[in-house]
Amino acid sequence: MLELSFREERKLETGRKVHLAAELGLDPKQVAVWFQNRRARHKSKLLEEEFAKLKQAHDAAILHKCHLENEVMRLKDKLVLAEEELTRFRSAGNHAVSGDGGDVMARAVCSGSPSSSFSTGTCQQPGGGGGGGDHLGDDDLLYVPDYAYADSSVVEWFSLYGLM
DNA sequence: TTGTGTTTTACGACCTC
DNA sequence: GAGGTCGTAAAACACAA
Repeated sequence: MLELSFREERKLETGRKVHLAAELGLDPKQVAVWFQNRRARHKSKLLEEEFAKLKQAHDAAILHKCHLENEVMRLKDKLVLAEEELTRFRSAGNHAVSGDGGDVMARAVCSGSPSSSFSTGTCQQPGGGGGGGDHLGDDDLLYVPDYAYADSSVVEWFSLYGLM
């Protein structure tokens, strides 16, 4: 009876308390205490359920974080490789400038940031008028050799930075 | 049988309406 | 003042060793 009454209404007004006590042959005070304890159990159960939900969400968030960290690692590795390739191509380009210019031709000239090993800056045609004078330093020129176009990853990289 | 953990009952202190 | 929550003690109960 107490359970049924509790399911109907969690709070216990005087009339219902007295009625229940009479029906059960209990002291009204006992009925009141029973309701107090029943409410406490109910609240505790709700808290447990909420905790379980939060824990599930937390676990999912941790898993997602791990995936993101793996992705960051993978992209960092990719960046290192790209920078190595850039260094290689720059080196090849410089040799071409100082050499006979045979199978290597200038494709683009990009302004680069001193603090960065590559640039997303604007491109200009080699030797194209002005401003910078006619001296072409290491950080000013980027020569893309023909063979670079055969490597899809290089093409991808250069496209990414608007160099092709 | 006994030690231990869990549940239930009851109470006091304090708060709100 | 009645009735609420919160924290806690004690009794009752369940159960493995």
